[in-house]
This record gives sequence, structure tokens and C-alpha cells, in this order.
Amino acid sequence: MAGRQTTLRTRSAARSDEAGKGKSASAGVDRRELILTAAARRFAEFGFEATTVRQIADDVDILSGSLYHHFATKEEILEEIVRDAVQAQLDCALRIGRLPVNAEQRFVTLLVELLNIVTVEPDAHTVVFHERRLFRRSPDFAHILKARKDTYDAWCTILEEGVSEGLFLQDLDIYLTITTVMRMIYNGADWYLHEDGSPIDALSDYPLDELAQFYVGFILRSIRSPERAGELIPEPVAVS
Amino acid sequence: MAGRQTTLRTRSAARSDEAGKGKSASAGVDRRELILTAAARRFAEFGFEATTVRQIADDVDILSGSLYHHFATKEEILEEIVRDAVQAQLDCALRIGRLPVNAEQRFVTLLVELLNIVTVEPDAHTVVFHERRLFRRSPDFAHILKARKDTYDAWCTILEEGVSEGLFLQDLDIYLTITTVMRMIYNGADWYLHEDGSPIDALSDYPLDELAQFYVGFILRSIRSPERAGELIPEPVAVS
DNA sequence: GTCTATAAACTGATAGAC
DNA sequence: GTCTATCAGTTTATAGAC
Repeated sequence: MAGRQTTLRTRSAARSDEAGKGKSASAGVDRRELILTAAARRFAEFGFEATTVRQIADDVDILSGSLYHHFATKEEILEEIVRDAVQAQLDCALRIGRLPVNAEQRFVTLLVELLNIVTVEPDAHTVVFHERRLFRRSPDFAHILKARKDTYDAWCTILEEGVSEGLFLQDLDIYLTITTVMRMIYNGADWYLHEDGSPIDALSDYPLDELAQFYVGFILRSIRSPERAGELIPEPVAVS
Repeated sequence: MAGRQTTLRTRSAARSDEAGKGKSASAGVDRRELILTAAARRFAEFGFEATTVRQIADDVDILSGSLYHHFATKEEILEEIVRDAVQAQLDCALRIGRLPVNAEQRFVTLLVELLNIVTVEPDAHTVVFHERRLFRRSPDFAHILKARKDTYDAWCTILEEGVSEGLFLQDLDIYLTITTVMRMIYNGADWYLHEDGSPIDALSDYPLDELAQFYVGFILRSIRSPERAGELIPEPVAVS
């Protein structure tokens, strides 16, 4: 019963060659980047520990030993994957926090943008979410925790302003709200992308913006001050 | 970098001997059950694949080989752990579905009871939630999926009645609501019990019923018809 | 029912040829 | 930059003594 080998259904490469983006135009991407993509896919689907370096190597058609020309350790691959993902979330929150609209509009924009970010590069963000415990156990990942904390603070500012402007519930538990909502978006996206085949999981039928609309409505109705219950849900502000 | 060994902080046995519950009164529990408890704890904390049979054996102070006297495979241990947990959830939903109160009261009771169930035996339910993909890949776990589907249907009935009674939003997306709420409770409980040390994770300060109150409020405000926005959140009905 | 001992395969990682 | 070959340690699981 040692059937640990799992063959990954090929993903038709994606990323058809973008016309000269700088560097070299050698018809295709960096091998290193291919490895990161394959590893992210594996880590997202099966977890970091359950993924073997040989599986990653197989996915990019090299031998496991050759991986170590590009990366010193398996953990270094993980580190590289999550670093950008975490930073993207922080940048997103900071940028939206500066938008010249009211707190509710900023919050709606934040929700939609987070769902977007997590959805367009799903593997990396799934890994960020699922390997939390590893980050906390190893000091090599301290900067990940720092960035997550900064992201939390940016969310906090927006919600606090919404409360003091009277848009949101006066006695809103901001801490529980943020952590609950973040997990909601994360899991919703993860599930939207990866769940398939379970009797009750037929979600893929929903287009992404319909899912976004559901979440925004669900969350806003929860945090709005009661006298605003019937008001229209604002559209997200266009960003980027 | 082969430091895969992880020593589990001992959990002071719990389950101080209950006066003769039937079977034998031989001062202590079944060895088999001890193994299941230890395995559930490992699977919940580190995942099924990341846990080794040796770690489980160490936890109950026997050698890895001896485990195979009690269980045929590692997967059989997993199966036994999740079976009861899944069944408990189904029973809970069915029982509450029959309560002679309105749909909102049943739904509130369901939320609180689910949080209770998931919290009093957290390891098993955490495993049920986290090893979903494994269940779907292996036909040995088909009955798990079946029970989950039945549980979903029980929830569905309650929400549908709430909509037709005018208690809940007329255009509520029941499917998205149920799946979102279930994940919310699962993750909330998991996080409540296992998260510790992250800069933004200081949740353990909240008593469980405060957490339950937050979730019930959060969820009910989302699904109620707007004209009922200000109404008091009903208390859960006492069960068992 | 537990132990000893071990099989057979797999693990992350390294050294050196090309 | 990839391959061949391999290390030392791990994995799940088995056989048989006590």
C-alpha cells in the first residue's frame, strides 16, 4: 500500500509567450519560475509536507537532483512562493486604505480585490493560508507573519473609521470580524477553485463576480448599523 | 535537514476514569481508543500525510509495529476517526430539524450546536474538514461523502422553510449560504482551538459562548429579511 | 498484545561527470 | 544546467518470538 505517486494532470502550460518583457526573449519562461509554479500547484493541492521534491521535478521534466541547482532546500521553494503572495495582499490593503471614498466603499473594494488577488494566483495564496503553522514554527518565516500583521492593521483602520462614521455597527467586534472575513474569502476562493466532485460541491457553476457579490452582501449586511439595513450595497471602486 | 521528529506536549490523559460505564472496569480505556485519540490529535495538528505511524505509536507508548495488531492500515485509523464525527453532525442536524419551533430558532440552535460539537471533540472534526480531498480521491470514504450530503439536505430544509415563512431573505442563495456558514463555523472552531502565537491571533481570550454569539449574530444579520434587521437574535433551543 | 527485526520503498539532499 | 548515482535516514507494513 505504498502508492504515494500521484500524476498531475497537465495544465496546458498557460502563460503563452508574452512579447519581450525585458530580460531575454527566448520563447518561454525562466526554468526557475516554472519550478515555482509547479511547486505552488503541488503545495496548494496536497500540502507542503505531502509534496515530494521528486514530484515537483517530474512536473517540470527534470530530475530531483537538478532542483537543487535552483534552490538550496525544499523550504526555500516554499519561501519564495509565499513571499510575493503575502506582499501583494499587504500592498492591496494599503493602497485601498488611501482611496478618497467612505469607509464602506473602501471595505467593499477591499473584499472584492482580495477575492480577485486570491483567485488570479490561487495556488500561492492557498499555500499561504494552509501552511500557517509551519510559518509560525520556523523563524525563517518571521517576515511573513510581520506582513500579515501589517495587513491586519490596514483592515483595522478601515473598519474603525466605518464605525466612527456611523456606517457600521457601533459595537462591532473588529478583531473577530476581520479574522472571520479573511478566512471566509480565503476558504471561499480555495473552494471555488479546487473543490470538485463532492456531492454538495457544485460551486464552479458560479461566475466569480457572482461569488464576490454574494460575499460582499453577506458581509456588509452583518456589519452595517441596523438602520442602514435596506440601503443599496455600493459597487467596488475601480483600482489598478 | 531531516528533523521530522516532533514530540507532542503531553495532554494529561484527560478522561479520568468514569465509574463503570459497561464493559470492563479495568481502570482505564481501551488501548484501541487511546490510539484513535492520539492519531486524531496528530492528524488534526499536522495533517494525515505528515503524521507517521511511529509518532502515533510513540504517543501511546508502544512500537509502530504493534499498531498493526489494532489496525490494518494507516488509512483505517483515519476512517475510524472521521466516521463518528460525520455521523454526529448528521444526527445533530436531523434532530434539530424536528424541533417544534420556527425556522430561525432551529437555525440558531443548529449553528450553536455545530459549534459545540466541533469544539468538544475538535480533533476528529478538524480532520474531517481538512482531509476532504483524500475522502474524495479514495472510494473507501464514499460513506463519508454520503453523510455530508445528508447533513447538507437537513440544513437546506431548515433554510428553505425560513425563506417561505418570510423570516429570511426572499432571494437567499441557500447553497452558497450553507456552504459558507459551515466553513465559517469549522474554521472558526479550528482556529479558536489551534491557533496560537501569530501576531494577529490572540483569540483564545474569548470564551466559547461569546464566539458563538458573534457567529450567530454575524450570520443571522446576513440572512434575515431586511425588515427584521433590528429584531432580537433568538436564543438557541436547549437540546439533549 | 507487544516486542524484535527487517523488508521494500521512499525521503531530502549531495557529488561529480558531461 | 541537467544527469547519473548515491547517501543516510525515513516511511508503511510484515513475520515471528515471547
